[in-house]
Amino acid sequence: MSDSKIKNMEGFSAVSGISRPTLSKYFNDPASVRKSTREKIEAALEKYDYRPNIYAVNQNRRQTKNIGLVVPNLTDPFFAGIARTIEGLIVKAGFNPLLLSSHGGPEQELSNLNSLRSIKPAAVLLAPLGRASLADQVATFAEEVPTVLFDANLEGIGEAFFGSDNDQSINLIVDYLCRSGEPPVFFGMKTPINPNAYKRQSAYIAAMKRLGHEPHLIQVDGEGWNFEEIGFQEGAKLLTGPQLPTNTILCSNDRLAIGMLSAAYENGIKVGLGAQATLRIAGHDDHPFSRFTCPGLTTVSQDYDAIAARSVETILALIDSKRGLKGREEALFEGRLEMRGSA
Amino acid sequence: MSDSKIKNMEGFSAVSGISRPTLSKYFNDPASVRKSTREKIEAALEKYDYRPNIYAVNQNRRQTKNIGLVVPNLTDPFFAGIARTIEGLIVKAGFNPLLLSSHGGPEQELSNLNSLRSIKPAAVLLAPLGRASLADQVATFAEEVPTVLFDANLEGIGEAFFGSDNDQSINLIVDYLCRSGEPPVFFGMKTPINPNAYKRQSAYIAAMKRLGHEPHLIQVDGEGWNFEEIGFQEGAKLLTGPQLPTNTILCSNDRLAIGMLSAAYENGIKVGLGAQATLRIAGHDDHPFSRFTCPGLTTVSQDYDAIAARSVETILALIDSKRGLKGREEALFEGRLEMRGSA
DNA sequence: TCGTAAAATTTACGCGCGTAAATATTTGGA
DNA sequence: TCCAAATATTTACGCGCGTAAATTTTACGA
Repeated sequence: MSDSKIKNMEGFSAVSGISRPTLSKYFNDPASVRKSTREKIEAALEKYDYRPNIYAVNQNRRQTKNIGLVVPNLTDPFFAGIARTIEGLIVKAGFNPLLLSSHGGPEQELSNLNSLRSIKPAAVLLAPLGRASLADQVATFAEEVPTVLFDANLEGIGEAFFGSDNDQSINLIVDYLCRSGEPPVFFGMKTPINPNAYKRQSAYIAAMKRLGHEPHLIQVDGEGWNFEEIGFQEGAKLLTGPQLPTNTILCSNDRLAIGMLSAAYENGIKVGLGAQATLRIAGHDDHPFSRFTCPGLTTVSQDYDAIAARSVETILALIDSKRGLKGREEALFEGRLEMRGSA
Repeated sequence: MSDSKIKNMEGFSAVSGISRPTLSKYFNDPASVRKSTREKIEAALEKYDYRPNIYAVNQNRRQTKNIGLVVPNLTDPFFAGIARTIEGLIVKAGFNPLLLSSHGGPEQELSNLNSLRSIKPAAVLLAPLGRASLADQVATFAEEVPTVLFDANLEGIGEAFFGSDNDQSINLIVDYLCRSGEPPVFFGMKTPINPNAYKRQSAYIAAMKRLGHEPHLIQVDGEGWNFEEIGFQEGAKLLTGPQLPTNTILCSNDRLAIGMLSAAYENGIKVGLGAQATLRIAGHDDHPFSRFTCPGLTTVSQDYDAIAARSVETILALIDSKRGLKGREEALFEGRLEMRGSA
């Protein structure tokens, strides 16, 4: 590679023998130039290291190639995982993902959206905080920038929503728990941030009734995203308190369940399916760590490959079509039962 | 807020009654204009919603306000946590953090650096993959862009390195383990990605010798970042294989330990300090989940607040001074023992 | 009140690239 | 071989802002 520094497209035009407008076309879409010129350009790119100045590019393009990706909390491996999957899909589509985490705070969520606004993204994929989200302002944003929601829905906001079918997944695990032992109580937070938690609670009640059992809700206090801690603290209270109507607890999500498993262990309560076990605990989400809890956590996995794929697909269609979809799209994907040792 | 859309600084100059060059000064540094004009500008900003086009700004500025932040794997909550801390510090300093994850792959690491290059960052904070990093190319990058390494060192690359004092922290936990029970064997990977793993191994050997014990290394196969899985698989082999010389295992990091705890549980081996326990397991790093394992994982926490603070401090100094530091800076921070139930 | 330093305004240019229009060249099939 | 369609080149302008130089206005102390 020659080391003569090329500072702009004009310079690269000189050394490559291709006119600047043609180069501009090439960089916008390599397929838009004739094969022979494309090869000439690529040969020159091998020889001279040049890349268009992205600031100049984006200043002039009607539409940037940026796609914003906002998740509620990157510290949660669940979101880290889905973010990674989505990033990969965005890159594969020739766009540039910009990953931001709201760190559990609605102000940060808005600040993320505002940062994105000044980056003029072609579109945004948003997994909102949920109940805590400042819905009005998120809605305003979504009217200006094509936005697709995933994981958690904000009613009517954005062009589409893709998430999990909580009815199906909760049915699945309630069925399993009832079939294999005592019907479960449902352990969740009193005022959960995540709208999925509400849906799961309702789904639990419906599933129990369908099976002819009395639903039993345990709703604990606690704010924030420290779910393991909440599961631990409140789980300890629960397990050392008055006798439950059953030996089976279905937690609203895996992180609560992980905390509760820890509480059970601390209190000498054996969890699992064996003869000596006196408690069964199940979760929801198939958190990356659920395979390694003691015992392994029985849970239901979300089909987040499908959620990711569909979200990106839709956002790309949205970008292509320039104008919004006809009506707000919504799709829920089914979960799969992950049977492990805890229930 | 009036809704007359202002599309550029000239328009905002018109409605605010402040000349464009003065506005430009203000946006670069609000303190650089007289208080009275600053107030006029800010009053106008309240009224008319205008923000400079960041692409135009960055095209013309000698130096952008971007600071790149590259971590090896965001799926690991440890890195997600430190990334979050560093992001906060960067924002507080008036810069714009760009977070990228290498997803455990050296190609991705380079591709991240290349993405950053075209963003013309003022500086980059890099937690390299370690052994897997393509050192030559990372070095080339670091010569072009002011770079500070943290967490894992690449000898001689970048302007500075900040990490943990593995000698101190391993000493701390080996001391503790020997003091409170049988001396530990060291469980790690044969060819670890992370250079810290090598340092910890050496530190373990030195600590054991210092205390007059025979070091005993267990080095297992395994590639990639699936540490829990490796800890689980290899832990199972270890625990069901020939008798160990001791009942105490010190793992190279918490994620291995978490996997091993799971393997112990599966095999009916009781871990902990109690009378019925036959195995002690300790880790290193104080992973966010280590509090919730069963039993809680005894480990040593890294002072990553200090590492983050010092890294950002240095990168800001580097940006200020324009030219590099006098000599490569290095500092190691001490760990703290976290005693829990597992050892 | 005046004088001077500090700050704001006016004017003007350049950054690197997108893009449009007119023109020239190449391509591939009849 | 020729011709129309496809593609490339030439020329030129604009994007929104940084920044420099010359000039005018403002602030503030003696």
